[in-house]
Amino acid sequence: MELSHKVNHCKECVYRSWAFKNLSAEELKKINSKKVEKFFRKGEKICLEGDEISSFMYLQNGLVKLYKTEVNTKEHIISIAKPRDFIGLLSIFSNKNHIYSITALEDSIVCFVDLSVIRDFIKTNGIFALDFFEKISSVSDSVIKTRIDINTRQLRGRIAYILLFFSKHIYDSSKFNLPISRKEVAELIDMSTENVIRVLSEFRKDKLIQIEGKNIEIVDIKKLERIYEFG
Amino acid sequence: MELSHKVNHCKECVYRSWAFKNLSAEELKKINSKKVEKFFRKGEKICLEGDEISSFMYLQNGLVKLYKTEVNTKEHIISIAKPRDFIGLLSIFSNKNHIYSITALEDSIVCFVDLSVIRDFIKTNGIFALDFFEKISSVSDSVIKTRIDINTRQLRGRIAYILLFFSKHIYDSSKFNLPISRKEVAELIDMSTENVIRVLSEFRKDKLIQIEGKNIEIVDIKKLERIYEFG
DNA sequence: TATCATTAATGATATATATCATAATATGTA
DNA sequence: TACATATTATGATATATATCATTAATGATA
Repeated sequence: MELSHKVNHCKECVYRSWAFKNLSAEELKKINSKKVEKFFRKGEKICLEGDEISSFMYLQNGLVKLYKTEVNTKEHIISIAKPRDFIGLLSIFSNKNHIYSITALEDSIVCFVDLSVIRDFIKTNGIFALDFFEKISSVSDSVIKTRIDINTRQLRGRIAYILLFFSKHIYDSSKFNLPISRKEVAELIDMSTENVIRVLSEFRKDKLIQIEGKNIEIVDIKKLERIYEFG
Repeated sequence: MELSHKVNHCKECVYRSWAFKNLSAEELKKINSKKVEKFFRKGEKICLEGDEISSFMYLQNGLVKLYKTEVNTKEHIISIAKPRDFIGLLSIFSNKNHIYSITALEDSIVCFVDLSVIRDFIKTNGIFALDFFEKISSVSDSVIKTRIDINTRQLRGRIAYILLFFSKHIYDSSKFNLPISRKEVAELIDMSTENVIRVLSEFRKDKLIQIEGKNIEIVDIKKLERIYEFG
């Protein structure tokens, strides 16, 4: 599967109607000329904290993590983005440089659209501007909501949240392959790796989930939701 | 000081150049006709979770808190907004109803601009759209950054953060009147009220700060910054 | 002013979570 | 394949934080 840097036409992209629905044929043509579609293997870095922001990044396929490296080289994951998400968050409007790093958790395809083109469209196409703001806003809003969801809960509630998150929001299935390690789960919910593993084992013993390595199946979703709600 | 519902002209507002600099005289006139400037006493509610979003809210003067009420009536503070902040965050583009409540921490003046006017300007004035988005983005971005700052630290680091936050970002002085109760500090940093009080006492004993009720003076900012950095 | 309610303060204790240690398992790689 | 490395797993212990209890101080109000 050699997709690196292959450029597809937005006009034919299945997601066009979602991300760029209010653009004319002319404008789509312009995007195509200022766009790169890059393929990233699982584990590959898409951008680094400090890099200059030059493109608007849109996840077409796959799964990525946004994270920050702390002073002690520890990593803190801010969010997991799924297809159709704008993965640069709002920094692209308020910063010159990326304040987060992004890495592919699964093989992913990212569209890089020259930021100047987006700015141009915002200036010249009001309908697009409004639509675009709505979409990008909801992504940022959900990051804030998620952080609150996680931080107002304790360990068991946080693990329940993560399981429900991947099951409902990412894979839409009670059975899924956890795309991140236990250590990364810990980095996402501000807990120690050992405790993440411990609680997962607890949930297994309590027959809420089945675990086989990274393969997880939610068996008792009602109980899991109760733990998420009330701890 | 009876300022309730008094409408001033944006044209003459000291903050115009910051918030609405790229609007024509014509457009400013339009804003004035679709705007209410409301005065809120300390403690008064500005909007409630669930309320329909009909205006874009801009804090002209004072200090407010954005918070969410949890299932158990416990409140969780998301952020403290200061003059010039857009206090509705991005929800205004991605939600029909407020997902947070807002209350005045000090006597405050809030400008309510009809959301339809803002939408109109975004559609028709591209320069305004871009400028507006930069500003609103940076407010949302800083909320995300703050949540991470707080949650990756433990108790002492979080209290240090709060003290530095009010000193540097809100009052620009080493001496200030803490505008929120210890309980509210706890709600802001996800800690128990008792521990907030305890750590403040510790800091006092260690001669990092002086406390007299709500009056706080940072005496040893270097040490406080070290605690913020390394715990 | 007296009364009540809220906030602040501190100690004792319980609980949650992190850290340390060790082992088993899985994964990448020469 | 075999080795090195990272991940998963579990127990024991240390530490951080919450909860409970009590008192003092402050603020609001009739």
